[in-house]
Amino acid sequence: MANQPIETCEAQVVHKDQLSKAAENMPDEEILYDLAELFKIFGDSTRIKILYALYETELCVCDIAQLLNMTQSAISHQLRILKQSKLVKYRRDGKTVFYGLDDDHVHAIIQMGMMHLSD
Amino acid sequence: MANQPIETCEAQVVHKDQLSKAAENMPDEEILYDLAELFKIFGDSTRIKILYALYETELCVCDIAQLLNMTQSAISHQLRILKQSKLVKYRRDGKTVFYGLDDDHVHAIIQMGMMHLSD
DNA sequence: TGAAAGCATGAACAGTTGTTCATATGTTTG
DNA sequence: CAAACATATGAACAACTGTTCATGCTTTCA
Repeated sequence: MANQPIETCEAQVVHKDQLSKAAENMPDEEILYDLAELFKIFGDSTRIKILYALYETELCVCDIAQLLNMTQSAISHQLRILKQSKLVKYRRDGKTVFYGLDDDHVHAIIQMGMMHLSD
Repeated sequence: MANQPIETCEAQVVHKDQLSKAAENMPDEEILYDLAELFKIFGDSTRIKILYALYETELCVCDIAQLLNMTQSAISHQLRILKQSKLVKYRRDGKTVFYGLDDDHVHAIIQMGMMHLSD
């Protein structure tokens, strides 16, 4: 995963002050990785649709499958990913499992994305 | 790209009121697709790092390459993607090209992601 | 004008990802 | 307990993605 490229514009002109300013502001490698992983979750149509479906109400797996016109298996796989990322929570009621959004950040993040689109 | 799966929990119990509520709230297919595409951009470590590097200051391609310890080519490829998504703007000054964030939404979106991580 | 610096880009390759198919797990009901 | 329903999961396959390598483009300067 981590590799150090050899060729890295060594002899080229660098803008030192701006570079150090940027370097100071950079969070840890690990945090940036986690941040990318988080956005990767939002970066799939199916998962975005699922999150939007759960925007205002709980739904069971089969409901979502019907709404999105997809197989139960595909939805279940994606719900697992959403669950692992703490974007979705679930509640069992007999045979069926109801899913819902886990916190308000999900709303906020999607909202921000929408704002950017409508420029 | 679009395929209609045959098996879609037809005979199963549906929660009609919640389903219709969710259906009403769903934006158009196309918008959801674009939204996913946007988040996909943020869903890569390299691009997140680039965006963060440009968080407070302009930088040229080579500066970024040095800062992230990556090749100029790799950075340039990613900058093209960021450019196409209107997340980054550029300005030519002689031989060098300076890149910077395109709008404030970028800040906001990253901020939201960070908030979610620190739960 | 020719060389060098800075950047962009096309092809190719490895690694990753989402869906499907088959099957397993868990729950209720007769 | 057996059957049916709802969901979860593992393997496999196709499609996509990010980096590398080689090369092209643009600008400056001697």
